[in-house]
Amino acid sequence: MENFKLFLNSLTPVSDGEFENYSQYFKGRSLPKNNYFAVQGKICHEVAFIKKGTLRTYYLNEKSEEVTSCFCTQNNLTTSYKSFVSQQPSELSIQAIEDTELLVIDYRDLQNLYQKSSVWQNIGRIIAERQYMVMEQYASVLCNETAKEKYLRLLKEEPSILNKASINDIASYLGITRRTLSRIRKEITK
Amino acid sequence: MENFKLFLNSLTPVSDGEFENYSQYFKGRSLPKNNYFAVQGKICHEVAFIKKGTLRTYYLNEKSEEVTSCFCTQNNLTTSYKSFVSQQPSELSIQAIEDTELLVIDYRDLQNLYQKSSVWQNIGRIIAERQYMVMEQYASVLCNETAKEKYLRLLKEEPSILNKASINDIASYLGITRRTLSRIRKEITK
DNA sequence: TGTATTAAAGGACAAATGTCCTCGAAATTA
DNA sequence: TAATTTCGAGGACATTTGTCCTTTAATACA
Repeated sequence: MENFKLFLNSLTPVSDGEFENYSQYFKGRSLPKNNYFAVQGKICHEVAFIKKGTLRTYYLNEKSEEVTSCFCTQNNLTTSYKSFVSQQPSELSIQAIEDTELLVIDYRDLQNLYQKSSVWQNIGRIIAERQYMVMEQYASVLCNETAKEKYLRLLKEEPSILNKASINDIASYLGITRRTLSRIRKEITK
Repeated sequence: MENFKLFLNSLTPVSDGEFENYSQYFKGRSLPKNNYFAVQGKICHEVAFIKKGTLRTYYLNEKSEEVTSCFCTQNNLTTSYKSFVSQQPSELSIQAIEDTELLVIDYRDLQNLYQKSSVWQNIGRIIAERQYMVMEQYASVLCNETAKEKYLRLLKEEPSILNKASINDIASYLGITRRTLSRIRKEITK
């Protein structure tokens, strides 16, 4: 729980008392490699804090190819955000790409938390704001950088992903084809 | 004010009383064409509801070219979100591309509102959630659609932009060059 | 262990997009 | 009004990226 507390405190001050009172809403869960946290077509009822492990978020495009939109790692949150917030069927699937340990809260409990505690209400808003900023950054990168620049950025900013995810998934995450990624990797190693 | 009330109610129910109590925090402002609502390098202290008009959000890339990241239109909000939320200097500039009428609230007043009213706290979270979903959609489009598909989408979903913005701005908004946009436009008219 | 399946690299060619440039029309300004 | 500037269209060519395919190695499995 300690890392979760640190995570929350990095968003807004949370007193020990406030944390003790409400952290019980979050339940531990193990998610072995290749298991799913969320499935396309089903409503995503939960948000998870990742104690350990890595998850991949993807959807199927019109050609039924998996497009990876996100890798979520230790000490971060994951959920099919849109589905969770709107309680509509998810367009995304979220799958563990290594053995993963989560702290999970469901929608109803979270709404309860929001009701009971303005600190949590505040946390909810700040998280939404952060999610937005991350996505804005992602969009800007996709829009303005070349394939090579995007790969170099990944290499620099999220190197741990490179050992854990397949070439296929990394390519679709960068919005390029496997062939292009292969070319870039060759060019870089020389 | 009527449209603003409708806008808020589309997010979450806001009683007439709640609206009367707090809508005074929002001040009217005219922004003639080409004037700025936010300027790169300066902290953006305000959020605006657009009663009338259109604004363009852009930043300068490493080649000092203007990259348009957003067009905001009537009955929507605009702000340099990241700057506003974090109260740090803005990477974005926001400029009116036609004569515009705004309802504006500043950062301190909004924090006040959040303190005073859980309805507004709720609105703040929901807006952040919405912003996120819009940005996610934008990122997905940039990542997966070809230049032509993106242009056709703009034509369908935001046709009013086409009369108001320059070819240059539209191209950078779509993440393509002027040349490519010119080719697409030619191909479509035939 | 041997067979089948999957994953990654890369060749050959095609398509999409970018770069640099010129031209003419429209808008601006002196 | 004439000169200047800005804007959009589009030619010529280069570069990037994608598509399709083959090969090889790694992995799964029966």
